[in-house]
Amino acid sequence: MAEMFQAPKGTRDILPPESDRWQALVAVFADVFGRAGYGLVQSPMFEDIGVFQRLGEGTEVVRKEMYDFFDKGDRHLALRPEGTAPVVRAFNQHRPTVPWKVWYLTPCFRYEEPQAGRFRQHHQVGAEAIGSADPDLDVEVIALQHDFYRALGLNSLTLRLNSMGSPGDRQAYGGQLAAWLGERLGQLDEADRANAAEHPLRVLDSKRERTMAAVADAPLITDGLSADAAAHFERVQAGLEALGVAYEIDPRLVRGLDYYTHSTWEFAAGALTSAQNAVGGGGRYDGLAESLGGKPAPGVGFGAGIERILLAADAEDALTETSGGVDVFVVDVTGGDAGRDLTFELRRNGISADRSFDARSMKAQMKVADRSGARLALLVGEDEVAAGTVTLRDLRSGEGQTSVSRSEVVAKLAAKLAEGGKL
RNA sequence: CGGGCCGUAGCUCAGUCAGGUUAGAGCGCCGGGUUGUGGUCCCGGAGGUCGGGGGUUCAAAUCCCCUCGGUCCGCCCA
Repeated sequence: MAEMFQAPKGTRDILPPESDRWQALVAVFADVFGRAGYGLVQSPMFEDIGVFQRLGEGTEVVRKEMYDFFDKGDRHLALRPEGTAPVVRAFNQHRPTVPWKVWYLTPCFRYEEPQAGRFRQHHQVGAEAIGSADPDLDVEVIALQHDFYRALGLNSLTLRLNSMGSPGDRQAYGGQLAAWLGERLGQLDEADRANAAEHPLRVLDSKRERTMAAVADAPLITDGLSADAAAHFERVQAGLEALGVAYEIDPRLVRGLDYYTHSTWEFAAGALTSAQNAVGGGGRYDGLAESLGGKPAPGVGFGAGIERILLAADAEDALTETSGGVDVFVVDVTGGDAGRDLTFELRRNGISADRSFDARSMKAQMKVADRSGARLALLVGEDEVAAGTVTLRDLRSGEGQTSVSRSEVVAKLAAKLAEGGKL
């Protein structure tokens, strides 16, 4: 036998019935954002690697986790590690009218070691609003993301919010913090010392006890915001409060992407005990369009990981109702003609229907009908063909069968299903 | 990239520590009991290069080495 292949390391197949939950999740997302005026954006799965490199060399995802390759034309490309940069690139390229409000569903690729809730290919839904610096857009995006989780039935989420200030604020604070840390290197956990000069903000977010103690009284970025940045931050908080979105300010919240300015936030699932409990995060990125070669354009958005959301949903026992399966199952023991024709007659009249194949026995076909989850079975045998009828059986109650004229099947079934729908 | 645990039937696992007859169970699947009727029950059946390679041995699922994969932690993130 030939070598059998399996999905590459860190990737997985999503099969029914699990995929039913994906469909349901995406449908909720599309509904929440569609009703808020966000349109779907589909951009390529790969980009010139420069699109991602401009996210900043300090970004771990860019520095060492990129899935890059050269194509036959010697172009250096990379599979998208995150969702925002390609959308901003598309914005620069097409110059749509602003604010440009879009949502997306996309796989993301990162070359790292898989573990709980972490894959080499994972999937994100996300939204971006580009072309306006209005803090009310920060509020809108955060509140919609919050409403999306609520619509899924997730209740254990917490929202951490921070402000990175204006680009100038961030830079000044970074220098100040690096200097502060530099004087206390010996007090930090060894593993955090390397970051003190290059990525001082990361040190603040360390979970190592020694470091946490050492930085307890470190200067906080929120204490040194410029007047404009402070006003922006306050407006965002007021908006969230007005809309009933609970949050907590966390001046130590640092997110992996270096391009954030002003608002940054992260939703974490309290129900998840694993290390990877962030189910979505985002921020404002007022300098990103320009660093990607476009005209300056402020923007704000977030990405949310589908795999993580589903893990959180499992932990909370949410998103359990999915609508797989068909309403009607056709059982034909006359050789298959009736099964073929009747099944398509139903389908073409808007009734979901399936059948069995391989001319199996009635008993076998009934077992398949049962497993299919169909509410009703239509039985066709020699007697029915001779009489020009089909036998209708209710698989839920299992009681009684009725004979229906072949010509009235569609109408009767439609009525029967509508009746059942009320229950 | 550093570390722990685990790979036996489609799935969940026993058997591995103390190597030894045709490698087991439950669930699922297929068939029969009911020559046209599912979900319960009964009977039967199919299905495994014991992740892969190498080594030790008269003999390896079992011991040793390598490798691939899974899983979890650090790190990082969704």
